[in-house]
Amino acid sequence: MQIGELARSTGVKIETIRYYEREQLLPVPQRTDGNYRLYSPRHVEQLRFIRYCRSLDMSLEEVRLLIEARDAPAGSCLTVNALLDEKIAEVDARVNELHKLQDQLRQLRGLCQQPDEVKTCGILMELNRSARIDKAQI
Amino acid sequence: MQIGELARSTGVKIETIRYYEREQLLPVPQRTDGNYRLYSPRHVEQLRFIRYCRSLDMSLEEVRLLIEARDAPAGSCLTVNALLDEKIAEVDARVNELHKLQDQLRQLRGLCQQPDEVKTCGILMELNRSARIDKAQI
DNA sequence: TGAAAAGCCTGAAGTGGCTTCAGGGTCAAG
DNA sequence: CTTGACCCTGAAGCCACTTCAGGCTTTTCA
Repeated sequence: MQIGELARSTGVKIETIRYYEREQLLPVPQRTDGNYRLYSPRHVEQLRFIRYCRSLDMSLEEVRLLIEARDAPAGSCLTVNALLDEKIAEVDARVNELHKLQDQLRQLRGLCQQPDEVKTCGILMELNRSARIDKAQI
Repeated sequence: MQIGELARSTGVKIETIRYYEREQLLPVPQRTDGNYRLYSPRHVEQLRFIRYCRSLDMSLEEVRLLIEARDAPAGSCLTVNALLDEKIAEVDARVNELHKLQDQLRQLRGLCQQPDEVKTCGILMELNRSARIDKAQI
């Protein structure tokens, strides 16, 4: 299987696949006589594994750890547990932040319902006011 | 006011201030004979404005737009409204994504309550399974 | 047979929003 | 006169890719 087919069958861009190889997340593939990469079903699985982890918001470094743990013949999965717990905490924190942000943005948007002139626009007035009293620091 | 004092009084790192100047978000300051930057209260305000916008998750490009709109003598604030509406939609979408992610992560985490061996670890088994059936694509 | 088109290759640079680093110059206090 | 705090510049590093420039290989079709 050439790189184009791998890309089509996984929905991952060709350049990204080559990038993962450079980053040692995908094993080095065989080559044809014309120097084209040749992939096996094992590569397909590994690539899907990487993309699934990425869809769970893991960094490539974390994916590397998971691959290592997965390939360890009889290691403990403490690492995996810790990684997931950390990730869950991160996501929870980010959601809380974004909820606050939603409130702030909606409140701000409420200050200018009809397109007015800049000099009387409630949004810009509030942006300036907030900046002056340094709301962001609280 | 020198750059150190500006940094202290706004909580923005010196390097970041210089970066904003390079990016033309802060007006070029005066210089002393010894080539030190000299800031005015106007710079303090502008810097706080930038940071407040950044705390609302705006990109520097968006901040640039807001500064332009703010400084336009009598422009309409349609741009500002559109920008905020877009931002609100973005944040809403991101929150929804993260909620789904929370579910997935918690479910995954539930698969391995006590530190077991990798070869029987429910988490790794599920990561592999999900990758195989390509859950991420749905 | 020959040329175009599709597919692949490499290495380098660009993205955003900074941070870090190397190697200096300036200025006030002791 | 030297120490230390403060400042300067330009370049490189971070992450996870993406884009670009320039060229090779293979297939297709006239």
